[in-house]
Amino acid sequence: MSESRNRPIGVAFLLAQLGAHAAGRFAARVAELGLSPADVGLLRMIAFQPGRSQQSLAADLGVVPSRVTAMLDPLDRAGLVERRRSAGDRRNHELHLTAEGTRVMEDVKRTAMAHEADLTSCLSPDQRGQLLALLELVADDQGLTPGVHPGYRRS
Amino acid sequence: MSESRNRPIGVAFLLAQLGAHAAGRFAARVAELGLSPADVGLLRMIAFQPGRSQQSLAADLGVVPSRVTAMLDPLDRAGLVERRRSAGDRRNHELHLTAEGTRVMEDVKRTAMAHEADLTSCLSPDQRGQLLALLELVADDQGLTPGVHPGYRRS
DNA sequence: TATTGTTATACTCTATAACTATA
DNA sequence: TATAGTTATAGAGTATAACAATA
Repeated sequence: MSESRNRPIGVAFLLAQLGAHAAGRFAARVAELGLSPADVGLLRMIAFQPGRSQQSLAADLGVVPSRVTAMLDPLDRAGLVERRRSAGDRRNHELHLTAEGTRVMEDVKRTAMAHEADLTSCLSPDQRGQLLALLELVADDQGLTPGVHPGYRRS
Repeated sequence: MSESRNRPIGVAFLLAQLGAHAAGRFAARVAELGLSPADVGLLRMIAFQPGRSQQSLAADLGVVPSRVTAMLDPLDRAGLVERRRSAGDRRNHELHLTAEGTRVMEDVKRTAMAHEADLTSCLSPDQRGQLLALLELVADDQGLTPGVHPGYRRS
């Protein structure tokens, strides 16, 4: 409680704390759509590059291919993604969103906007712009890929 | 890669991304001291309030008492914390840092300062102050307790 | 023989519940 | 009977390795 008097809180700690908070809130919101944050990440990657293979997904996510199989199974069963055998190389699955999957991603987009609005509601438009710029500065300096959430994997 | 062209990146996502990055980097740093971030959190709480019980720790952390036992065991074996039977109520363990534990916490403090410096090295002192102020504004508005990292538990 | 995706297995993390020793 | 801490057990999550189909 009075811990803050003793120890100066730095940018690094605040980022970790607020980041976990933001991620937790987002998880709670998309849970109402029946999705986990990992599900959302997977759906976004498929929406952005339809037809990609599970191997390429595994490589980009930094996880093992068997993990992608396990993550994809429920989304497939729920009718949000479709695995199509590639005509050219029948070992491949070409991944696509279904119509339902596309609709769900619209819900996710609305959810993300509400999340953003809630998190920054205490800031003036000016302050929000400043914060965004400073965060982008640090993210860029730290070599983070835009739009790719690292989870907690390899640094 | 060119994802950023399509989808505007917001404050919420950047916070989650940078927060995970900062947490991961910190984890890598303290791993060199043989500690996990959870270990550090536990040591900090004991350092701040010596003599506290495992129950109070469990309550503050939002975890179950048996979890505290499991987290404490390696720190005890490593000689960083000491469990002293309370004289007043012999069911209790009063938790204290050992001399070695106190020394390790000095290392942790140096590590945290290096971490902070690295993460904000691209900012001018002015920018760093602005970022700190804006993050504190949001953290306060979101009801976050100073100095307490929520992990990914209950929102 | 190499590669895509799947299945089987093992390991880690965490929670629930049963247990002990005190009170 | 209730409480502090421990131990035992079970469930998620994730990685490694063996496997089947295709190239």
